[in-house]
Amino acid sequence: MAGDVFGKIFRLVARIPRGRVCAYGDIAWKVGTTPRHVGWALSGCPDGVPWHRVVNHKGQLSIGKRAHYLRELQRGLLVKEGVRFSNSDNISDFDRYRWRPRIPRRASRTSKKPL
DNA sequence: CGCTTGACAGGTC
DNA sequence: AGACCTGCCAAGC
Repeated sequence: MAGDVFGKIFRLVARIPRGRVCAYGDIAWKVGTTPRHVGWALSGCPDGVPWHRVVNHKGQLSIGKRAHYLRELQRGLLVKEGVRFSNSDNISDFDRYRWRPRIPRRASRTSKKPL
């Protein structure tokens, strides 16, 4: 639906493969909203949504400023999936683990907006 | 109906 | 390199 931004976000996040991560900005770009909305939507995401696979564009866990237990939870879940961390909140080789919706490959770079 | 709040991003200083 | 500022826009109150 038009206003079902949350649903879009959840569905897209659910597509992130196990052991991979995605940036808020990438999700936002694909869904057609802003990165803040992604984080905001994920703060109240239902069960089954791999919210822990979404990190900021620096490859760090942006959550946990107020509630650092969430940060540790996210880190634990990612480590369990095989993601390595150089620091307690910094993913090593972020570019390697990064996953993008609709695989860029060669051709699809002419379109600025997907769908 | 309007101000505040965010699990961000990108730029500037 | 790190602190700070601004844009973004749906939901909450």
